[in-house]
Amino acid sequence: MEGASTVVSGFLAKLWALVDDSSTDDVIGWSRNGQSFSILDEQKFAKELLPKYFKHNNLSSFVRQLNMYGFHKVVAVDSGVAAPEKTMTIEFQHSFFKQGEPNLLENIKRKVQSPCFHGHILW
Amino acid sequence: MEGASTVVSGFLAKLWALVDDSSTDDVIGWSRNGQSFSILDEQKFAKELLPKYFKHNNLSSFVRQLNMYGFHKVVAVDSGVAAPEKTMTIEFQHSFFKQGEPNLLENIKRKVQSPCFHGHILW
Amino acid sequence: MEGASTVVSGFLAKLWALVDDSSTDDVIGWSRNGQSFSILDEQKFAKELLPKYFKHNNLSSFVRQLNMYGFHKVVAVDSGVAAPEKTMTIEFQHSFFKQGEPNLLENIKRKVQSPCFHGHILW
DNA sequence: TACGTTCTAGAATATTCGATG
DNA sequence: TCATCGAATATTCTAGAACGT
Repeated sequence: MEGASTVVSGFLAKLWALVDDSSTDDVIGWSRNGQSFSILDEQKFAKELLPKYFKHNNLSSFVRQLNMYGFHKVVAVDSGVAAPEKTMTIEFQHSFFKQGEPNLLENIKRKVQSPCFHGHILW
Repeated sequence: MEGASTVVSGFLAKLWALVDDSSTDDVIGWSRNGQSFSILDEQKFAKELLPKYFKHNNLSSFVRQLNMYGFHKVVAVDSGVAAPEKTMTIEFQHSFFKQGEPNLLENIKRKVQSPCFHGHILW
Repeated sequence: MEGASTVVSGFLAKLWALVDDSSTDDVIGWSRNGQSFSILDEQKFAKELLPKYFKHNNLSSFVRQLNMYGFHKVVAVDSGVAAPEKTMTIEFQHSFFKQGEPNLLENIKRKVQSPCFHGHILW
């Protein structure tokens, strides 16, 4: 029995598996002492890794899901003009997504699509 | 402990890193006992340092941001003598930008884009 | 006499140059008899071509601009079969963006930031 | 209903250029 | 002259909306 299991929704379970799999640490893995995760090779991640877990190979769809679940991008201080040879990494964080603590995952909730009204009248 | 972190906007975090980095003190650094900062080598600053942090290499764009965040230029008292060969240094100051006190940074707010009306009614 | 010149905004001029440059037709170029344009190699386009024209290398920023200028994605009719090795191309279209007619570009207007009020009163 | 994927838009900051006092 | 500001576009991060399962 490993970390994220049955109770967690599909996306979160796959995200955890993706990040926690040490065999793909050159593409995506934990960072900042396990407090966030980083995509190190954006292109390889989108085209090779994503389709193994999801029905697409678009980074934008992956990011849309991250935002739906309350993750936030971590901005790098030294991100100026794209240094030609510098590997631009993408980093995301969620207060309940931490290395070694899959039990926290159940606190992460997907945002609900805002209905027209929450009160008496509902279209 | 790393100075400017999450809550602060991109510009302020980068500005702090730029000024506080002692390895570039010949170009930009703290001045007046840490109450302001000075650009000592304008050319090197604009063309070499700026693009490492921002998506441009123009001093004017950097100054525009400083003004947006409420910084003010410190006018050189400048002995009346016109020293033609004097190294022109540029100095800026903000009451919440002080050496050793990165915690003050969160008090610095970016000016909002001019509101809808400039006349009588103003929201 | 060259295609997109002074009157057109920066993005449109660069977009035209990007699409109309036949030396990069393996990455981006005209399609559908010049009625739209296609990105054939997404990764090469983002990381190699974009930074030569813009201050970034993100496809998402490029797409945001396209939408700001009223371009629409052309959805692939795409035979239902999921061809694993098929080169996914990205296609966009605008009624005033046509091969051989740079004079139409001046009709393309950037969307303005949403005004203060959307209801009854609108200035 | 809830979730997933896609296309487009909102909102805040960033960059540029020119105006203002 | 010069420090600051207004305004337009550009870039980034997140969200809305439509559709499908």
